[in-house]
Amino acid sequence: MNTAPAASSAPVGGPRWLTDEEQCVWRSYIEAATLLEDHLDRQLQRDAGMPHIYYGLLVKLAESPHRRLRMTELAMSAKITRSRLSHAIARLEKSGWVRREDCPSDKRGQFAVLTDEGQEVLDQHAPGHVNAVRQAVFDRLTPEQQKSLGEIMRIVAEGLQPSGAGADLPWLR
Amino acid sequence: MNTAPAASSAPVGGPRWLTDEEQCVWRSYIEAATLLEDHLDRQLQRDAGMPHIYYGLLVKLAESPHRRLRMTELAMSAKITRSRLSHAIARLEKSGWVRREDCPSDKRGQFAVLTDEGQEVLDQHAPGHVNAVRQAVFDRLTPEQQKSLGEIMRIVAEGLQPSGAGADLPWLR
DNA sequence: TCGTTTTTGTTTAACCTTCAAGAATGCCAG
DNA sequence: CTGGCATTCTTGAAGGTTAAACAAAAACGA
Repeated sequence: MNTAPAASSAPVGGPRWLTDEEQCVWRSYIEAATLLEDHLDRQLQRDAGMPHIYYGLLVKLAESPHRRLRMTELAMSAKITRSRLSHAIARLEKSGWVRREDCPSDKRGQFAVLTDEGQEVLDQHAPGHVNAVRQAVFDRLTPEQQKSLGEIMRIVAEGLQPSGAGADLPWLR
Repeated sequence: MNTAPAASSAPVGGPRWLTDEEQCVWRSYIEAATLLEDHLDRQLQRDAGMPHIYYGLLVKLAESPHRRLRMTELAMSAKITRSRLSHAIARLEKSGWVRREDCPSDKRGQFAVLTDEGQEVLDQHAPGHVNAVRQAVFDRLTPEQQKSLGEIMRIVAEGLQPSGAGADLPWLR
């Protein structure tokens, strides 16, 4: 069962534990991230009938040239695996909000295309969603904190990008 | 404070869209949070054979008086629903890392208790996990940014606590 | 006390995510 | 052109999560 062929052992010399302050920061992060994700998922599931990440996919499509994006591009843009995207698009297709189209120049390729119904759902629920985000985040932070949050999260995200540092982890297959 | 049972329709007067700066911050947040969760889930799944949140449950138990906590307390502490916890503990019990015990004073109650095997798994994989967190977050941020992140996330978390503002959403049943 | 309401925890089914595997096409070196 | 490798996307199964419904015990109120 388990596992772990010694995988990620700490660098010899003993693990550098988190200090009390760091632990406190980390706990706050985990709690807020958990609560926030839950909150937004629930809001969108209730109002729009889909989880937050699916909504994000529709948004990305809506912002794209012909409301369409290749599967791989969409997956990378949304930071999820191709497999996950494949299942997600299948579901969104069943709901009528997205349709697939073959790519003419590459017979392996597929476009995910936002349908008119999809655009409608988006238009209809965008205000509620923006509102939820405002209430939970922006309305509670000073402009400096907002800016700071942006910088911090950008740094963290960059560090985890497949192309990022000597990373080898999220190949996002 | 709020509250809006009227689901989340925008306050009359038109929705207050996010400014470009706000959108940018929000996108960074979503990307980093997605990547980070994925990264930690993968690391722990690979090394310790469980997802990040399950690991967090073991940690909470390990920090508790007799390595035990009532289900509801554990759920609140981990910010998840009782249902989710129920499933999670069932799985952890099957793995032998947690066992359930009846509460003597309340016949409805159950304790989740960390077993010796659970403690071992924790001891064994804590260094690798701390390391992953350091690499992804703390090693990349200045002390000021760390402090700032703590404050910001604490504010966000507070706003979403069941007991928080006039909230009515996450009853975390 | 008796009946109602709350709290606690579980369960079922539907849905979502992950992992590993695989089919199809494209690409490239020889 | 051909054989091998890479890329693109899908699939199926296993496991995790959610929502709603439920049973049992406790707490409450008249």
